[in-house]
Amino acid sequence: MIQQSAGTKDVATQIKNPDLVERRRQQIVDAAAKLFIEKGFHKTTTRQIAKATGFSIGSLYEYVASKEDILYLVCESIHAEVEQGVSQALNRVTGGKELVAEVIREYFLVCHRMSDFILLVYQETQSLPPQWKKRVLENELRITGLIIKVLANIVSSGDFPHLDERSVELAAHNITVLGHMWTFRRWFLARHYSIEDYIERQTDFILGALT
Amino acid sequence: MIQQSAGTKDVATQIKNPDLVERRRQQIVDAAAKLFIEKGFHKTTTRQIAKATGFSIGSLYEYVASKEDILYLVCESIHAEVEQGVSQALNRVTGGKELVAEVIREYFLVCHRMSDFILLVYQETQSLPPQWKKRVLENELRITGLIIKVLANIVSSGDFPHLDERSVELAAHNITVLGHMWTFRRWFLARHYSIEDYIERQTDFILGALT
DNA sequence: ATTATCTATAGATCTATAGATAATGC
DNA sequence: ATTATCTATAGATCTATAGATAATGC
Repeated sequence: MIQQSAGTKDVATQIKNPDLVERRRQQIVDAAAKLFIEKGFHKTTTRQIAKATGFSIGSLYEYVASKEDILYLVCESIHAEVEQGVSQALNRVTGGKELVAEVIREYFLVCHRMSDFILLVYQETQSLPPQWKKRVLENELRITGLIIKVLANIVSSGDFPHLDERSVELAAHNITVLGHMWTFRRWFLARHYSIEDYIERQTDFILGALT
Repeated sequence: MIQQSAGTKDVATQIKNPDLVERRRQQIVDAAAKLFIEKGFHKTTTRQIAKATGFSIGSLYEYVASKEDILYLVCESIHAEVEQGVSQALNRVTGGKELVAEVIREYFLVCHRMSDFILLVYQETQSLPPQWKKRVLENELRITGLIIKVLANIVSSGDFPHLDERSVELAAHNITVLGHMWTFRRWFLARHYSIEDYIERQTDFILGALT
């Protein structure tokens, strides 16, 4: 269900067959993501990950060099799926006056669908070694970049002519974060708003800000 | 520098003298917060906390029953200080047409000053036992509540008459989170914006949304 | 004979406590 | 004699690897 991505090539393995590495890591990532969401990274043991994957602990360590590697693979795959979801959603956007509203809607629906996974990235990025952490933050930036691009297109086609480059950038960050807000304040928001309410009200808020 | 708060009475101790408990916990919290910010909760050991406090490991456990208790005390004290900062800031707000802008400004400056601490709460709340986690989320809600109250006052005094209760509530959550955004996207934002830029641009954004 | 997988465990922690010692107040 | 603090360590993990076994392909 979750995708592999380019940066995963840099994670060390003892196994020669690249296809096998990809398949096995997929299994590891799926099992580990579930456990990390349930119990957190530090309270999940490598043995539990091995068991949930259907592996011995020894085999697990043929495919990664450390527990942190597994967390990195999980974060990469989550971002790959979010990015893919956002890309597809942005392609689906039809145009016209309500273009920004459609962008917000599609992106927020991705956040809603990936809620637990996005929250996991927020909580555990800090547990990564610096080199992996940097990669994960770059992914985060690339996703916001997609929204920047779409907003910039809309601006250059004549809507919101008063918005300079910096305002577009910050608006995209705000949209990104208000989508994430649905994941990390869900313990409150979901008691008072359906995702549809939330999208509607936040769309009003953001469109108001841009006009 | 960081304050104790009401809920800390529920953390178990072997020590009879309540003043001593408060003083010692203050020391523990200050030392632990620093370590947690540097290395994270799980990578900090109770021995390191004891040492940084100037305690033996045995004495540390006279004042708390578990490592999680220490994290809870740290979160409580951070929220107490944020709440105090926000309250004071909101009292300082003078009124007039630019009232909302002043509220945003004062709150964002608190976020800026407490940046590392607020980020810590975001990252480690999940590591708390359910009972403590619930408390911390209640604190979070109480702080947003302060902003709700101030916005509601402004609305009832005639500005922004079109805003219903729900919109005020969500706007307050958005302001809260956009303040936090400065802490958890700081790795990007601080490279491109000063805190003053950030406040100015986000104020425009939010005021636009409310008008 | 090369590659993948498993079993068994070394080695390194880390939390929390029991029991001993020092300090304080009547 | 009561309260606070310290030393020493029990007991419980947990990550990662070495060496043995099974599976695969020439």
